[in-house]
Amino acid sequence: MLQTILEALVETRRREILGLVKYRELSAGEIFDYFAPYNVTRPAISQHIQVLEKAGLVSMRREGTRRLYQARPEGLSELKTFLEEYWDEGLELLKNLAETEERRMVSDDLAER
Amino acid sequence: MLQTILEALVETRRREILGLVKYRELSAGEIFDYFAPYNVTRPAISQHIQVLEKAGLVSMRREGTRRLYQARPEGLSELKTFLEEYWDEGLELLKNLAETEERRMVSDDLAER
DNA sequence: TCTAAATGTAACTTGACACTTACGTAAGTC
DNA sequence: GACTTACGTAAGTGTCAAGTTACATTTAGA
Repeated sequence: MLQTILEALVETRRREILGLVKYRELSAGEIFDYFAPYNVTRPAISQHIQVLEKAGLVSMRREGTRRLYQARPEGLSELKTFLEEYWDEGLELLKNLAETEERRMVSDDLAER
Repeated sequence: MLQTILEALVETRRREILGLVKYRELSAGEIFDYFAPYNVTRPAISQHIQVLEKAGLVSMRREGTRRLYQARPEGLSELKTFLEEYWDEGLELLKNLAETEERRMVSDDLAER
């Protein structure tokens, strides 16, 4: 769901987590270690990870007592679709409008003579 | 700012507003008229529009007492950059991983003989 | 099987934000 | 200049989510 994806991404800390597990698998503990200096507790990080997982933005596999997480780019596909709908179509539209406007101004010029 | 953009987009109603002014300019009042059946007040809509404007997602021009709004696709460029960083690079990475994995499995097969 | 390690879950507190009502403001109209 | 139209802004309120502390769960090892 696009809504779920956006809710997951709107939190800076969750985007940071996503950045950490983008290129490599990391355990929950390793992710926490990264944020420990920032004065945040382990449960807070754990809860952030759950949000990312439920949004389909990270995958998880167990290895012994550890849980290894990694980014799941496909999870962003809905956001990508949404964005393209505005970016590609939107820019195209603006371009056409600008051209139409230009033609109109040129014909105004001609009409003046 | 990416943060501001995401905060603007995370609200369903704001995405709906963005959808309304994607292809055509609409006045604040016209936007409100669209949502009136949904039992929401005019100030609420007005505040949503301000959030969108501050995030650079809509542009505004005055025409008499009216204010006309329109979607501004370029406002999404930071989000687009963020997304591509995960989508394109991320998928590329996964593909490479999968191929590496495949080679490993093949060599395992060979080793079995 | 007792213990330790790694992690998730529950319950609660607090701060932010999306509403509401009430009011302010600027541009047209008589 | 008073009135109306079309808005934005201020102040207050309720809800929800992000954080905390405390507890539960699962796996590995002596």
